[in-house]
Amino acid sequence: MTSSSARDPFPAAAAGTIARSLLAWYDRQARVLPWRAPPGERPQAYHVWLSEIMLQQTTVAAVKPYFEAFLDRWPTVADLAAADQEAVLTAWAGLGYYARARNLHRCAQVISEQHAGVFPQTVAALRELPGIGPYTAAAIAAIAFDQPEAPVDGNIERVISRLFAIETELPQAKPDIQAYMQGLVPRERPGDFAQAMMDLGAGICQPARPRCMLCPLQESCAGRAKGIAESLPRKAAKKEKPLRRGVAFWLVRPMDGAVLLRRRPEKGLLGGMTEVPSTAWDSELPGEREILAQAPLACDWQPLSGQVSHTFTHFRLHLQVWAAQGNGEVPGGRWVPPEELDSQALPTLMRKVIAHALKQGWA
DNA sequence: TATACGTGGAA
DNA sequence: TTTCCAAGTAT
Repeated sequence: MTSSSARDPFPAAAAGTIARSLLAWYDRQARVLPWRAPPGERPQAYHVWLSEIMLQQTTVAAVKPYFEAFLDRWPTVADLAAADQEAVLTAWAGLGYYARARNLHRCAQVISEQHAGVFPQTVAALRELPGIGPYTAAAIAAIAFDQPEAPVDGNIERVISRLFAIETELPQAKPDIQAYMQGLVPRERPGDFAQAMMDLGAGICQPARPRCMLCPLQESCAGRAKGIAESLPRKAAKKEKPLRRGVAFWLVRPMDGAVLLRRRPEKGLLGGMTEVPSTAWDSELPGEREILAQAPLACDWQPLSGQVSHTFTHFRLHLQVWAAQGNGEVPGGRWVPPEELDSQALPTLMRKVIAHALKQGWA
């Protein structure tokens, strides 16, 4: 069980020491990120919100170019609200977790239509908005509005687990971690404190080989004192990913080289994104007769060599690609000229399929 | 509480 | 190659 029984009173003086040490370290770092204001200043809520949505389960390096592109194209939340969903999904393509993009767009519309274009400032009101959960609501309230809220992301889970030597497994430990974090939030600069905790987790208190010798909190860290810091936080082992298989249909129109694409259903995997038509993805590849029955048009289909491999969060996928030339009306299908492929809402998997077909001469 | 939901980089 | 996992949310 836990070494420190989980909600025991935490001395305010120790909390103050930790916050001061961390903020002093944060000020020395002067880490520059496109969505971050100088220490002590408040960034625009729109920038904070947009960055926090993009950063959910996504690395800073991956987010940067997307954040810049979104701000260039939609400088205000009103601009984003007025955009077509298709344009937002296209701009988001490649970032993953596409429900974020759909919720982002809906959230912009709610803010424009129901909040006069102004972000609400309380956690409770933020929490009502699509795509904003407990972490993001607290992060926006703290960072954009300097409220004494305690966002807890994966970084902060790790820092707090180690700082207080919490040995309870995640996610059971979440309430304790939240309580400890809240107990550390200073009255002054709560937004910088939250960002400093995340920076500490990302740069010093890393998952593997934490750089404790560089840590501004090393003297306060119970995990380090007990020699168990690197093993925290404890987590249950992950389940293995099953393999699914399917066939994608690469159909080229002879007259102009256009390719048949379609839109995926609004909800679920890759919801609302554009795709190359395919069979269902199942544990076993369908037989040839079944494959031909699921093809969008009756043509002279031929299987291409090799396959496209892709790994999603909860399964792996092997996709064969079958190609043909043909033309015709396909319900739900759209013929897209090759030069317009780049400007489609194509997720990474589908870009792999396209590259696989083009590589074998199917341009 | 458990599961669905992407992607790419690091070890 | 495989595993881990990164500023989580919705259901």
